[in-house]
Amino acid sequence: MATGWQDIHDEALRRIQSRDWLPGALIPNEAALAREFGCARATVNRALQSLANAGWLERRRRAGTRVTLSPQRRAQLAIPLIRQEIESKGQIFSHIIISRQNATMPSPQRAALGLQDAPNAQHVQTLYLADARAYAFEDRWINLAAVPDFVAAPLDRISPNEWLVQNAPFAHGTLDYSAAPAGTAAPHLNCQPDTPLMILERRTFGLDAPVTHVRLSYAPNFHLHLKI
Amino acid sequence: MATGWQDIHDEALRRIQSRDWLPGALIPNEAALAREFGCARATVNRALQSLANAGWLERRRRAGTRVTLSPQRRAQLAIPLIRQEIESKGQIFSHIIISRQNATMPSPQRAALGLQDAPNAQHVQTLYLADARAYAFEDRWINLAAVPDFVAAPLDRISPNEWLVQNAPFAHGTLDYSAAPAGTAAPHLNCQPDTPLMILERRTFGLDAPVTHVRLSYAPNFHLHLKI
DNA sequence: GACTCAATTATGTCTATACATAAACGTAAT
DNA sequence: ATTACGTTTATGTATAGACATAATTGAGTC
Repeated sequence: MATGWQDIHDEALRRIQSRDWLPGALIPNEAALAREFGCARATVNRALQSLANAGWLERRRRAGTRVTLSPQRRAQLAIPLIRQEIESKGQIFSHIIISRQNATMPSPQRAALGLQDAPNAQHVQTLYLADARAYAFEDRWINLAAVPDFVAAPLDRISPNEWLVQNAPFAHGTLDYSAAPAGTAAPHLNCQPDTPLMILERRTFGLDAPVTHVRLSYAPNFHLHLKI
Repeated sequence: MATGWQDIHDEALRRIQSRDWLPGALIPNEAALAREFGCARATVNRALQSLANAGWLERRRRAGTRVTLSPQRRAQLAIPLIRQEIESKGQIFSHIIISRQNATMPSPQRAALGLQDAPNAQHVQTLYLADARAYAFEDRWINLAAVPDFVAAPLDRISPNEWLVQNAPFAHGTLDYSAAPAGTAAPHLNCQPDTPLMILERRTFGLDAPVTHVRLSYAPNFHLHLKI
């Protein structure tokens, strides 16, 4: 009998998906499964933890393990590093800096980053290209108090996005996808101001301080694709 | 010394985020870390596996463990069970069936589900409401060959989405978010036909056969919010 | 019936040990 | 050089045993 934890994982998943184990129902405990599969309890534990982690099972001490009632499946969304997004499609990535200047950060961005005062900031507008065709337009504010070196970043050679990924350690952030008219991004993306575009707003925070606020307007027909 | 695997996980993550361990660099091997933390290798293994799983580390046999070069962070997106989406905001969920009829599935949906022939299908249009305000408009095709019982589903009491979640075991599917004009969904969502909306297209497959194709048009100002 | 508290139990985790396996390394043969 | 092959090494995984911890159960009490 093949009794790697993966095999137990797969068999348990099969029982869940085939409704052998019904949603909400208790499944046999670890000791029983270990007996059934002829392996140690730790091996069963590993398999079930993995399934719980993926959202198929809910486990509580003493109460046992049950199949998740509404299997609110989770999709993993890889955070778009635009270069990879483009190159993974076999296209050539490039970028153009539209504008770059120091300025005080405007209120909306300050609020989004939770900044009380108006720190020195740099405002960069970038156009990302896939095979020389407009892919996305980026409007970015960088908090220079968090990454002072950014003023010296050679943005002609490396995109703001990549420079920050490589040089600014970061802990967490938020993403916000929405739909909106192209507006001022229209001329850069070769569309009409009222063309619906997918918008990504991203806030990034370092270990201590807010780092950057980005509004990314994707070219028309962009799709955010996920598998579950 | 507190040496649960979580503690080791946290300390390792701290070293990554603080650039104590630089991107791309090798980190000490499990035996060395076990010595440092005064615990068994298995405990270190658990911590590092967890970090690798989350995308912070890359591990290869014999080659050791290194910090991911471009920490392509992953966000976990909970698949929208609309009821939960609405109720989690403290609003009251309800739905209205706009239309429901048997028909042969049209080509675009057939193609999306990879169906060769045109099986019997049911077409359901549903409006989802949050506190009696339009939240999303759903246009759904169900492959009756996969879930024949659907014809008897009491959709006045339970939404198509929920009925399928509860009654159709499913294995996998795809999600596609995009931006598009409201079009024919406009009157249901109280907006203009050219208002930009967030569109979710979902394909769901059972263990054997394709189950359903859904096009969901969210009301204006919908945001898909993720944390990383 | 309502409440308290101890016994029970399923999962959570750690340990020491062992062996499996992939991949890098070094050496020897071509 | 290049190739082939055995050695070394770091991770992957299994095991038995032990104790920790949360939570339900149930017995005893008011």
